[in-house]
Amino acid sequence: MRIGELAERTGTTTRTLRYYESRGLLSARRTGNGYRAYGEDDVRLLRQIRLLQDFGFELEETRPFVECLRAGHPAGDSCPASLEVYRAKLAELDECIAGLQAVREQVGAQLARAELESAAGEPRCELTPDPN
Amino acid sequence: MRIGELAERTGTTTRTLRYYESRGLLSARRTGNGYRAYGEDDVRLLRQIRLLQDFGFELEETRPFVECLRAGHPAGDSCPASLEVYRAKLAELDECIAGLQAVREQVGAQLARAELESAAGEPRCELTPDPN
DNA sequence: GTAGACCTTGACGCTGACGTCAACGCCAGC
DNA sequence: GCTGGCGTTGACGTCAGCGTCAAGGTCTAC
Repeated sequence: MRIGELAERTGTTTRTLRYYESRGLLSARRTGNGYRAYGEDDVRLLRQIRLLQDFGFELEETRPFVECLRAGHPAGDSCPASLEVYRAKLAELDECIAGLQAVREQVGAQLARAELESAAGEPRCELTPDPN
Repeated sequence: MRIGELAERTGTTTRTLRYYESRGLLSARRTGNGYRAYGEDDVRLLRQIRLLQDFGFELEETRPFVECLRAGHPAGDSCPASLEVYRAKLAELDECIAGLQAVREQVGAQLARAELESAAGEPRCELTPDPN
């Protein structure tokens, strides 16, 4: 199949496919007129890439999965290198989540404090009953 | 004080300060020779910006805090607009954390499955005792 | 034979928050 | 007067993952 069909079947764009090729993640035979030609393997390969991309993996991180598939393994994560990427990503996610939760607490504390100060400060600027 | 001293006192760089000025977050008087001149107010203003930046706020999101301080309020979050930014950021953080946790679970599941398949598949490629 | 849908390469644009460099002016100390 | 350290503006570079054009070639259907 040609690049347009592959793009459509994998829910991406021709630009993206050419970009992947420029990054060495995808390769294509060429027909007589210079058009790129793809097969079903490429569909599987792209579905693997897109799945990982949806998880937030960087393109470079998908490379072991791609190479694993190209080596003829049944799944992109049949190789130890892919499992390592999984584990590294889990650690990264945990770190990221923990960082965000810490920030969330700090921002929440700032908001609570500011709301308190606002509630205490505003009445002085308005016509509120004098405690006397 | 001049730009170098302000940068040093706020733990940033002159480039950053000029960038903030280009974004309208910072303003400076000019001395006779064209040098920027800053006061203590600018130090406070920058500390406010840097605090929010450390929390992961975008520069634009610090603008209400900056304007609040410039309006003469004691704190950058003394104004309702700033509190709104806090609340929006909390919602954004919650959404982001939830998304990351969902991804974490999916990646974890992929890893578990791949490890199982790997444990089941590998022995077939090696010299394992035949069940017969 | 020509319109239109596909394909090719190459190159610039985008986002954010600056880093880095160029080419120059100002000012203090020796 | 000259070296060194500050300051100035302007412009391009960085990171990722493409989007979007430009200028053309190819193939199909009418």
